Amino acid sequence: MEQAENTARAQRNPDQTRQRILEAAFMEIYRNGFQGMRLDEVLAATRLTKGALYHHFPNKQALGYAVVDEVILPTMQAMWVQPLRGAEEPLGALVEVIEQMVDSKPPEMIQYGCPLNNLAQEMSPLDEGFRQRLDYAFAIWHDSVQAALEQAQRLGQIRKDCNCDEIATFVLAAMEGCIGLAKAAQSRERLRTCNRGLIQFLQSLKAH
Amino acid sequence: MEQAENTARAQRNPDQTRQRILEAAFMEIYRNGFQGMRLDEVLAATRLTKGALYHHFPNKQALGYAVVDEVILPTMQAMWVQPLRGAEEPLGALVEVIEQMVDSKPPEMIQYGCPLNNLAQEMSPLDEGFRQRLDYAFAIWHDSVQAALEQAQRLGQIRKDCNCDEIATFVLAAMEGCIGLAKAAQSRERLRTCNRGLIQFLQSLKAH
DNA sequence: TATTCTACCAACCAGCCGGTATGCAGGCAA
DNA sequence: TTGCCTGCATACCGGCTGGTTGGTAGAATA
Repeated sequence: MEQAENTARAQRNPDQTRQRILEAAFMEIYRNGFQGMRLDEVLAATRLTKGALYHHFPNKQALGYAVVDEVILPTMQAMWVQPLRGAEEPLGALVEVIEQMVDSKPPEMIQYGCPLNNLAQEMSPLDEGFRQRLDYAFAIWHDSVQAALEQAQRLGQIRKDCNCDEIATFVLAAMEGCIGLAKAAQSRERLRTCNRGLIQFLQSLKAH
Repeated sequence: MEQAENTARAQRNPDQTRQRILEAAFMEIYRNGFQGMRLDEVLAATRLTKGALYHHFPNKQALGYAVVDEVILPTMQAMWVQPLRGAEEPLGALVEVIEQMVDSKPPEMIQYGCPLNNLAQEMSPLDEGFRQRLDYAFAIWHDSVQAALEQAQRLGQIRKDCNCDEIATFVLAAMEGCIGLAKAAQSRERLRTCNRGLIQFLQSLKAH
C-alpha cells in the first residue's frame, strides 16, 4: 500500500536530495540568473518543500555558491579542461573542442549561453563571494588552455614568440564572446560564423 | 518664497522628467540588471514618485525597452560607431577604439561591463522584445566594423581574401568577451592583456 | 525497546515590489 | 473667470519571495 503511493518520496537519501536541489537550482539559475531564480520554482521542480531546502542550505546565497562549486565548476572541467589533458595534438584538440561546442549535447548552449559566464556577468560586480569562485573557475580553464598552447609550442606547431598566457586569456574571452553573441542572436549559425573567426586566429599562430 | 523652496522641482518640464527617469533607470539596469532593477530605486534617484513614472511609461517592461532605444543604442553609436565613420586609417581607427576602452571615461566599464551586452545576455532568452532591440544594436555595430574592414581592404591594409563580414562578427564577440572577462576579474589589467590578443589578431590580417 | 537524531513537511510571516486609484496644482484655451 | 487637460504626488493593494518555526516519521543507537 505504501509502496504504491509514492515510491520516489519515502526513501531517506539526504545526499541524493541535496543533489536534486543543486541540479534544479542550477537549471533555474541557468535560465533566469541567480537573482531571477525563485526558490519556489526549485522546490516545485524537485517536489520538495522549504524545510528540505533550508535543511541542506542556510540561505539562497549559500545555495548559489554550492551550485558554482559542485555543478558549474565540475561541468566546465569535464567539457573544456578534460579534452585538452595530454592531447598529442594540443592545437588540434583545442580547435576540435571549439568546433564541438556548436553541436554540443545540451542544445541550450545557444539559447542560454555559458552557465559560468552568465553567472560571472551577473554577479561579479554584486557579490564578491560569487566573483571569487567564478574567477577561480576561469583560472582553471585558462591554465589548461595555456598548457595546451605551450605544449603546441614545444611541438613546433605554433610560433616560439607567442605569449601563451596572454593568448590563452584572449582565447577564453573570444570563446565566451562567441557564445554570448550567438545567445543574443538566438542563432546557432551565428555561433558557427563566430567560431570560424576564432579558429582563423588560432591558425594564424602556426609556425611555417 | 516659492522659488526659494525647491528650484529644481516645481518647474513643469515633462521631457526633462522623462529623460531623468530614463537615465536613472539605465544606471539601475547597468548595475543590477533589468530583473534586478527596482522601480523604487529609480524613483529615489530621481526624487520622483510612482505617479510620474507611470505617467511616462505604462510598465516596467516598456521602461526597459525605452532605455535600450533611447539610451543604450545612442551611447553605443557615439562610442563605437562614430569613431569609425570615414576614418582615413580604418584599421588604425579600429585599434585605437579598442585601446581607448581600457581607459575609457566611465570607469564603470571594468566594474559593470558593457551595458548592451549585459542586457543582451540577461534578457535575450527571456524576452523577445528585448532580444530584437539589442540584436538590432549589435547589427548596427557589426556593420560599422565590417565597413571599416572593407575600407581597409580597399586601401590594401589587410589581405584581400579576408571575409570582412565574418571577421567583423568575431571582432564584436572578442571585444565583448574581453570586457566580460575583465568584469569577471574586476581587473583593468585583465582587459589590457585581453585586448592585446585582439589587436594581435587584427595585425595578423595585414597584407605584407 | 526506549531514546535520540536526522531529514523533511506544513503552515505561516514580514517585507518588498510592481501596479493602481485618486486627487490636485498649474498652464492654456475660451 | 471658467473649465479642461497635462503632469505629477499620495496613498494604497495584492501577490510574491526569502526565510522561520514547530512538528514528525523513520533510521540509528543503546
